[in-house]
Amino acid sequence: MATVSVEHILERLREDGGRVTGSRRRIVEAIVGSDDHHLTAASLIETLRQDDPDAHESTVYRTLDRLAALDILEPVQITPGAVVFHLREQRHHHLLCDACGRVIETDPDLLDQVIDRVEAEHGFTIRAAATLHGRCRACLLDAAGEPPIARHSHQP
Amino acid sequence: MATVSVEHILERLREDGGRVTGSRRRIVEAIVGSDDHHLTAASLIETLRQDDPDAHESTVYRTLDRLAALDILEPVQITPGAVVFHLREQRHHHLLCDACGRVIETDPDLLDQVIDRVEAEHGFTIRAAATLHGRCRACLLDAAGEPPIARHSHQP
DNA sequence: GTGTCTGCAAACCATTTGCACCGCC
DNA sequence: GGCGGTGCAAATGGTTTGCAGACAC
Repeated sequence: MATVSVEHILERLREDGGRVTGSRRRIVEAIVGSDDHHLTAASLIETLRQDDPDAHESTVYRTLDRLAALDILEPVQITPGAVVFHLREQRHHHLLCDACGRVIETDPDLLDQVIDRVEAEHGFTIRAAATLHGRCRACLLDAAGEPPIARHSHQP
Repeated sequence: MATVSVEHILERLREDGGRVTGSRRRIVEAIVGSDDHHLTAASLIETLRQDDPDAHESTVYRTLDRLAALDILEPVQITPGAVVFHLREQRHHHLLCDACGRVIETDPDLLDQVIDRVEAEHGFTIRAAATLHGRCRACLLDAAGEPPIARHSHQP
């Protein structure tokens, strides 16, 4: 899974004039080591605090910003109130069910034709994962009986 | 432009057991009458206050939620810190430049093939407009000289 | 009349910032 | 040793909520 190593990322940081501190190493390790592709700042902070109760939110946010600026991470606003970060290498798109909040990952190539078309028609380069909103099968079936669609109900 | 009329929307509200109040009428009128397809709660409140200085934020949020629940409006999280609402009838997709914040509207049919594929492969029904993140031409050209990509710089 | 809305103010929550100290390079 | 990073606490900003009074139906 880890096509990028912790050391590789830290090296990129250093090349950019950044320092490799203990906190940053721990943060990068937590990101690379996580089996969850959808890391939020909050979940990352929680993970870090298991090892190091002093892990600090502002440090995490600043490091995430830095890694995003280096194009190592990609911040994606999936749901309101929680920016999610990916490693850029783990590219895929998201199907977000607006009824239940479930996120389904898709093939990275899902949008290839769209990417080409948008480049040709608008000179726009799609670089980040997309989030496509809609309804998952389960919620569509549910909705058959209950007209008003529940919001933020059964999480996966 | 207005494929939905104010009265039609208010009627839907009433059918749903809602009351048609002065505030709600003013809010719906502002939405339908706006030539901007990308209404934020904040911009809407500002517009409303030109006529009615007492227009209240919580009322606007509650009404927007109500209209979204009725599938009249579609909330889209475009940039962090600003949910944008569309009338569902004005369907199109968004190309959002993460460097300058510009939003480009695309053909509604841009994702038709993707929609079919996702339906077939994942049983997922895309219902809402998509926002595709990347870089507009101008920012790509800019970036040629300046490696670190500016964040939230020149708004359109 | 009664169940919904509104206005208000206070709460919320993710994120950001200013500042003094600390530590990597 | 100097610049960049950290910890902390306080501010920010969009959005939500509890409650009492107002109003549509």
